[in-house]
Amino acid sequence: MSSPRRVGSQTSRTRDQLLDCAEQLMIEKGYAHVTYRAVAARAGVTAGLVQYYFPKLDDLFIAEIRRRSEQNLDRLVALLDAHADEPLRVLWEYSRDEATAALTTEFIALGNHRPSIRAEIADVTDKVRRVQLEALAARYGTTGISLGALPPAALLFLLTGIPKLIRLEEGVGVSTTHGEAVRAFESFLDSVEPASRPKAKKPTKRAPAAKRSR
Amino acid sequence: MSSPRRVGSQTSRTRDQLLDCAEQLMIEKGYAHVTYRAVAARAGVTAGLVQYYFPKLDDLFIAEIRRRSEQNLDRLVALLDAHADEPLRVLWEYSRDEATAALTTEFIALGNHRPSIRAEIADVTDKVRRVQLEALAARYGTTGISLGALPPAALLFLLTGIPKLIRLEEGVGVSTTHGEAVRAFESFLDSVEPASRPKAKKPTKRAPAAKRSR
DNA sequence: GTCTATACGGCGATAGAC
DNA sequence: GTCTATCGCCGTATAGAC
Repeated sequence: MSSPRRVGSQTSRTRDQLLDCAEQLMIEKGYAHVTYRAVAARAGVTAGLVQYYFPKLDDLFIAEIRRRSEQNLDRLVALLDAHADEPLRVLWEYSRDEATAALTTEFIALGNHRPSIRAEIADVTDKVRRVQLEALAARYGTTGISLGALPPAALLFLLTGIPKLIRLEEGVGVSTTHGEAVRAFESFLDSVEPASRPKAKKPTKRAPAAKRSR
Repeated sequence: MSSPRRVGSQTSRTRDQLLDCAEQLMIEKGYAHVTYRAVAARAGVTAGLVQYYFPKLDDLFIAEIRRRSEQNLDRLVALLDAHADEPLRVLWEYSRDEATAALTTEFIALGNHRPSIRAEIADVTDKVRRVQLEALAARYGTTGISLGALPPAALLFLLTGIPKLIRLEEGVGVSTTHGEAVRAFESFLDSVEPASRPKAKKPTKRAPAAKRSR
């Protein structure tokens, strides 16, 4: 047996710092600018070392996705727990939170033609959706109850999808009709879950808004 | 004055063929695989010639976007004209047509951090949306009439956005809740615009479904 | 106006030295 | 555990042939 390629340990502090740098680069300049050399330069190490921890560039991206999505899932579960009486509002606000939206878009684009990354995204997307559906079912049951005759799955799709769409369009510089769409949906929310608390509270300090390379 | 770089004419037949090859490559393997050398190989010419017509790679992508979106806009206008009594159904079916969806996703990802391409996408997106809004206003007026109390802009956003979302998720291999969402929305459509003709007719033969590089 | 040949530096990836 | 050398691709630029 020829020994396979050597790889740095997953618990290395260096490894975690490299992931931080990669994430920053990705937010600021897009995944195309996340290169071994660029990450290394930002972290103050050699490119070879980055490759030691992430033999393929995809390994880096996958590690990034996994780390991020675990944080996000934890946060979502905590929010749904804390406001179990108004899951719709929680999901809506959670989806509108822009902190991780820029990264998500980046990852989707990245996964579009890269099987290993696509699989990772599909995995976390499904996991999140299951949690969301459970929260809806716990509060409103599994049938299409009030909710404008919408079955829970369809409602969930709107609730989390519309903010995603808006971000996507904002990303290319389009904003037509966004305001109307948001207002319409929020007034529907108001009718189903009369606002007790206006916003899902922020769990922690987030990174400043991503600067785009315009 | 040093003469600027020379560029091939916009009416060249060769140029059009190069665009065809680039589009095929993009659908089959993603924009990352659209390279001067790859396009040239498919077209049976040298890489230098591709560069002669498209000095920067972005020039190629922009030309591709422009050509495609003009075709699509023409098609949309024709459909709306032919079925002026049921614009909702036309927009829904048009948005669900997958022929150009793979390309659209690709372009959005591409434009995410490339200003010139982003500008091009924003331009055509706005243009299309204006046409769509006009069609809605012509049939239903500009106020939020019936339509589930949704203002036209919000309705339009759902109508064209949901199919886009579904494609996006399909692209990464997620399909949970898609069926329910489509069914729910179509039954709403049925209630507003009782189906006379079930589908927006196809304008012409389309390319076979894109093979994904799984 | 069309097209070819050639060169440059940056990239992902690999094998292997320290 | 860390880093270097090397390979074959890439975008881009330029000079010049038909």
